[in-house]
Amino acid sequence: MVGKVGVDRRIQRTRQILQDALMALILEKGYDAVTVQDVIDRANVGRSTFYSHFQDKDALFLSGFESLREQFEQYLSDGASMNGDPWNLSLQMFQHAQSHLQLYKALAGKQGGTVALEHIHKYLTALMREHFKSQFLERKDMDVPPDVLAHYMVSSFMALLTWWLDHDVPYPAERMNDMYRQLTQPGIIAVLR
Amino acid sequence: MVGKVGVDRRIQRTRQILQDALMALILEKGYDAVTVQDVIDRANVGRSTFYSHFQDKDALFLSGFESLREQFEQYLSDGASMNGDPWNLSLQMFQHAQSHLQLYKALAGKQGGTVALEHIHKYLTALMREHFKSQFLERKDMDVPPDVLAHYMVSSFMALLTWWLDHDVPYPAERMNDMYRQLTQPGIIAVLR
Amino acid sequence: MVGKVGVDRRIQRTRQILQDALMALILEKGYDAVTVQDVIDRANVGRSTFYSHFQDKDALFLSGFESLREQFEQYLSDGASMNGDPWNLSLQMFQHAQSHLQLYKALAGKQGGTVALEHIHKYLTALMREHFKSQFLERKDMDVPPDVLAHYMVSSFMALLTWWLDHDVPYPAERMNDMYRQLTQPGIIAVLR
Amino acid sequence: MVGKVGVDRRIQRTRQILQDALMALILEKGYDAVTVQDVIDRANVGRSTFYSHFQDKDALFLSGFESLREQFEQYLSDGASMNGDPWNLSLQMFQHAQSHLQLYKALAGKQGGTVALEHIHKYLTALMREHFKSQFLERKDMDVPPDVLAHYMVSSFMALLTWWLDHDVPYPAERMNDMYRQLTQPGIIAVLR
DNA sequence: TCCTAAGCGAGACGGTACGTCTTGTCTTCCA
DNA sequence: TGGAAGACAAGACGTACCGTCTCGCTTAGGA
Repeated sequence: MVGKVGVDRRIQRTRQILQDALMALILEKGYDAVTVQDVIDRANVGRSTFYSHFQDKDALFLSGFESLREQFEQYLSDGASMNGDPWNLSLQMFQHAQSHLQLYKALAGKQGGTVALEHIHKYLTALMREHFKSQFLERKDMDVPPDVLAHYMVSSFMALLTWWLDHDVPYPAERMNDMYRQLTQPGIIAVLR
Repeated sequence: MVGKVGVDRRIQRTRQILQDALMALILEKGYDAVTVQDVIDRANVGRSTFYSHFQDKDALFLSGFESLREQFEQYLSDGASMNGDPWNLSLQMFQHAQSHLQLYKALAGKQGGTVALEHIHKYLTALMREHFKSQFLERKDMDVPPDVLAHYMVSSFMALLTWWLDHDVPYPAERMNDMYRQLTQPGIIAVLR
Repeated sequence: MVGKVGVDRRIQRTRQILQDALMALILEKGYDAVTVQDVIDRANVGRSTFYSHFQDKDALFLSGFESLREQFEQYLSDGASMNGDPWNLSLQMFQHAQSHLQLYKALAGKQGGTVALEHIHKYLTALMREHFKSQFLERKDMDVPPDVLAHYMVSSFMALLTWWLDHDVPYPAERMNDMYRQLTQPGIIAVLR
Repeated sequence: MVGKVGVDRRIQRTRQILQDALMALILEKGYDAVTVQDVIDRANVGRSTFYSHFQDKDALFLSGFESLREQFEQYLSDGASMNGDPWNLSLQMFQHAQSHLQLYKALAGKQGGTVALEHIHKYLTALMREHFKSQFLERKDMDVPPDVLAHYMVSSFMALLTWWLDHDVPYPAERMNDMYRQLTQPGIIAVLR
């Protein structure tokens, strides 16, 4: 059973080739326009090989997202703690996006599909609940229900993130995060009294 | 030239039947799962008839959105002026959505496609530019560029709107708009000094 | 309901094109080597069109056989009666094969599949039962059961027919039938006493 | 040099396992429906193992036929001589089939493929030429060419054999051979004058 | 009142992509 | 080092939709 390493390496290599092919094609034509056949041709891979690794195009796409997520969490744990500050988390994400720009553009830019955006949305919402539930998510006396609050914070963040990814503006991550903070922090503070 | 009225009536009737069929099907299965064949069958219409009226499913869908837009603009001009207040506009939209709930759910809810959301986004952004450009969109000295500001305001609004449409919560339109104002107004004021 | 004629003509034309394409390809590569894709390409027809007319390659093939059968039965009823003589029937078939040599080679030659041979076998066996049952197929006192007798006569005939189709020998149909009669008639007479 | 015996044994064992697996599967689903994957799974063998022993499914199948042929020839040489009598040879084969019924059904029954039948046909034709050429195969003055004669005799025989294998009738080998003789001998004698 | 142009239903058609299946080759590991 | 396990490229299969098309029928409206 130890002898599987080499085989596993082959498998991993094929998966990587497929992911790369998809990302490249997304940046060229946009997610929806890419067909499984395109990916297969670009990756020089047999049709059945594709389907033995991934259920469909979405699955391949999301596997790329998972890589991204793992990288990001590694990045997070390496960095400073968040001090319970959501805008610290958003900063990390802006920074991470900046250093993996092509990947982020393919996955979360307007060329990417809805699939990833929804995934990221869910992921961030979960992350927020996890880290800040004690602070406000369980208070019952607010005008704005915690659910709405979380949804708003994540949506606003992603609005700025995707805008940034889709317009080739020279703003650095820190500038983007400052905007995000300026726009959202006052409202959040007001709501939390 | 004059004799076309009866024919036009027939044409309008067919278009309406197709729009209704699509809306009904979207609420049943979600936008993506609906095929042109489904619409044709439901509407009891020939395939070529469909394509003589609309280029594709998206075009039919957007024609439904146009109806909505016209209704909404009628509603707007009937109501009080906005006094240059974005949260007055958002209130009108929440109210309009409330009184056409099924239609809004089909078009902008999670059953609807991305197509409509993007369309609405663009429309609202244009509306904002139109009405409030004098106020701040042309100031050059802000930390947050007007583009980002508009994008943020529309995105936040739509986040609350879609959340409201997709979760069957009993909040009235006014309550939703209060939340929207509470969350966004302080930040906007701060940014505008 | 009269308006279906034009459509039917189109349908018949497409079916004919597909049959012709298959027959040509069989003569080129043999039945088994021909793929549905080959037929589609040769016939300049869409994939779904093929499947809307025929369930699979075998069905298309057998539809060609049905044409042949109809032709043959027309030929039979035009010609002299069989007088209850099986070797008269076999003669007709040798003659019919001779005048439609390419078609017979494609369907029943070694390039053709097993499908047609089995079909023809069954067809001829049924034909025999129909025409000669009174003579001997219901006698119970024979050493050779009627079933075996019919199977033997048809198999022998087809052995000579396929041999003839597969070897480009200059024997005319009448010569082949004489051989068939010489070989089988004495045995049949002996068995029937 | 010395250690090859054990290896050869292993090799033989693998080949046998594969043959058995194929035969069993043919009786279950028919030759055409059996895939290489089926055989591999049934035999608990790796894919490359299969292909290192046999070129393809047909080759494996025919190797089974070769075993049968060797057995039969052993059986032949053990028994009485044929006295130049074809119906003695056919009797031996009917008898041999009777005592290896399952194997014959798998190879030559309707579950078996065309491959075996063609092989057996060729083999028997050759056997006939070998043993009886002096008698008539070289006469030039017959109405029926020797080629056709041989083809007819073998085809008739196989017609009766396969009929017998495919219908579970209680006739013993001798009875089948009597039928074969009754049907064919008179014609043959007549042709040979 | 009849004629004629257009709207329309029905659905055949050429295409494209899908996800499944099988084949024969190639790579890796292990005994 | 040679045989077993199984990953792989290739490509056919049958299905599902798409957007174009051809065909007769119905149904105004103007003559």
